[in-house]
Amino acid sequence: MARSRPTSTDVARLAGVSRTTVSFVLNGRNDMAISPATRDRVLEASSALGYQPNAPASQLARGASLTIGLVLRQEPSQVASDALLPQTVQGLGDAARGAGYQVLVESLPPVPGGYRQLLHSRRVDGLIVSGPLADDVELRRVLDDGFPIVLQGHAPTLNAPSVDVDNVAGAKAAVSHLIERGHTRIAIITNAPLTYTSASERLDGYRLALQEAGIEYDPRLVAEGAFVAQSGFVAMAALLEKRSFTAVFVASDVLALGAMGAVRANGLRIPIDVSIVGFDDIPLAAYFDPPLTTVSIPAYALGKTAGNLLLAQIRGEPVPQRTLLDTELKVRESVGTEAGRQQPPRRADKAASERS
Amino acid sequence: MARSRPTSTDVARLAGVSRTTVSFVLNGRNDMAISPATRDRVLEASSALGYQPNAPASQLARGASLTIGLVLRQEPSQVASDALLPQTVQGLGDAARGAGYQVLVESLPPVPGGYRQLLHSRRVDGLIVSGPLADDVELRRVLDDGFPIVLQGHAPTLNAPSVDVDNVAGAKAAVSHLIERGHTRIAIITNAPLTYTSASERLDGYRLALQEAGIEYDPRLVAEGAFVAQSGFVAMAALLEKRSFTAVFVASDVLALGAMGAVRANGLRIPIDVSIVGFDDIPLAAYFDPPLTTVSIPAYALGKTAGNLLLAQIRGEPVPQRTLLDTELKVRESVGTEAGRQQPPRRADKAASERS
DNA sequence: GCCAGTTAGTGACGCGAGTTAGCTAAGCAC
DNA sequence: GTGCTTAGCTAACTCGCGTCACTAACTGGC
Repeated sequence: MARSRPTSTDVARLAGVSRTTVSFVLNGRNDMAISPATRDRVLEASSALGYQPNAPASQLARGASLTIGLVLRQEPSQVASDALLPQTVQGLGDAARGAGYQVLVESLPPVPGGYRQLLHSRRVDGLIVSGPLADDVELRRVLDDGFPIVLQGHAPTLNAPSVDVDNVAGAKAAVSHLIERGHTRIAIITNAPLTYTSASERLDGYRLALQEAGIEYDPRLVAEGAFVAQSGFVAMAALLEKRSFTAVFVASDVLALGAMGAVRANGLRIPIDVSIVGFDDIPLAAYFDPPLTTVSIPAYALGKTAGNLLLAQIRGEPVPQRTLLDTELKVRESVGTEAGRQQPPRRADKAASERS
Repeated sequence: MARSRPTSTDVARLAGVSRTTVSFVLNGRNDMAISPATRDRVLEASSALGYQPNAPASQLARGASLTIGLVLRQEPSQVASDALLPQTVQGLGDAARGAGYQVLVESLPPVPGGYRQLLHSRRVDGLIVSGPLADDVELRRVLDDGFPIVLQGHAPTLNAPSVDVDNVAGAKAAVSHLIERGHTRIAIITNAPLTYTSASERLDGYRLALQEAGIEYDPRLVAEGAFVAQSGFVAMAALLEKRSFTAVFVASDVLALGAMGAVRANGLRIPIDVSIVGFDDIPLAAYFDPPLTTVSIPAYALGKTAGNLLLAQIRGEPVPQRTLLDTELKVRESVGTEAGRQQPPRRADKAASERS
């Protein structure tokens, strides 16, 4: 039966020492002198019994749970279509494990008191909050209480360390790429409603690129998407009715796939009739038809960095208020030169080698 | 400061009762008589102080952690391309939350002693093991110890309750669909090496469908894939060299997208020259070009069911040894009639309405 | 032979809850 | 008024571990 596991007392008895000694040995404290001989006896006894310290007991005694929480503050449908989530979770997990921590996942607690409960009950020592809402009263309170928290994604009104991808720079790079290829009428489909900072930041990057190139910003070329592929389809369909652009920056690969469907449904070709750049570089993006040129997000690093920052904060170390990770433009085949529109299609990589 | 939270003693003092009474009230024990008046006083004091019971302490006292663990027993690259994972986690989370439990995620602990530690340290009350390996000694030991465990995915040699999708029936439905549309030379690309039960089961379903239709099984039409899109591309490319089939069952949508790329790269059209059926119905499948006909997996239900079974097991209730969830064939546009190969393309749904 | 200084180790308390056994006062029968 | 029940509550123990303060033994210097 697994019902009664050995305790440190059992180990002590078997090794013929006190429980205190066992604790010292097992926690590797070097401020307390232990002779190698007894050390070995304890270790031996411990493994002979298959001893595993009781976690709740040690958590209670130390006053720390060695656990960090990941709060997914999104709608279920958003989470479901978040193709990068597994990678992020893995990065977080690795960071945690490296420090002897574990990860508790709380997906959108509908209960009022959601996180507070986690924190106040000392179930977790700190929290990563993904997709924070700017108007989150709950979150603000927890922050005021001084709990270690790291935001994944940015919330300008919230005074907490955050880790995010450089949305502005990424979007700017994407749009600049289109401009370099000769496009001037460039539309944008946002990844989410503009109340989401990632969406508004990517829009900012878009405007910045235009501005730098001296292209005027035209609000009619902006369409709002929302997380899922379908919204990309709808947005693109709406945009196509105006039909006065040669390229679109779709600020999410998932939506980009939907958008590509809309392009085809209108009998147009990519990249001949319309060029597309995505954002995220989800694992499947390279296999879209055509392979999607997109802005790559370091999803694993995002999780790992967030985890490390949180751990540092828990240790009481100072932590930068805002950490931005770099994106990388992955040039594939969904972008053509504006000049190429009259000509027969050719592979983007050929076009790429002609430039530069 | 968050450093000193109120304890039950504080609540007791404020309410003018003993700590014991507080405990009784807060845990809603009706075997102990408490007058409504003191009950209210306690409740009031508790919320006035914003009291949250200390989780480790109560875990220690009860001997239960109210936490279940999710072990991801896969390679990082597999996890990353598991597009259904978020949904599964969400289902699991909902099941857990409903019973006052939390979910701890442990992604592939490379440490020997991986799960045992979790269980033996009483950090979790039970485990969901996703993608179990049949030869997992560790797992077998934990099972022998009598710990509550539910396998997600099947491992015939392991004596533990499992939850899985009906891979055989799903695959059979997919292939039968191709057969109904007139195809007789049907290839298969597996979702994983055949040592994985899900892969071999889907292959079984394929063979079953062929057998039922009196079509002979041809091993040369079987290609092995492995989790990621690239492997689908490679497998399809290899298959195309033999070029003696009109349809392919790709046992994973992710690989199917890669496979579709290979088809196009060979100058062939889908579904005119080759029909494709996938498996999984990932959120993006409906937006492939053409929209992918595929076998839909109830990912959310998978997580939720696994969670509920585990909780039942923890409560000591009897649990079925094997639970299979139904799949559903989603007919979209990647399958054409064999007869249609000579004719101009037509939409699959039109073709569908002609039949039946 | 005495004190100081180390080395090796232990006893006992505390963490914050759950829980059992028992106590007190009130109510009731007779 | 005594005995018995019951409602209402509490004292005290328990869970298993971390840790501080303290002791015992063993150097070594002079």
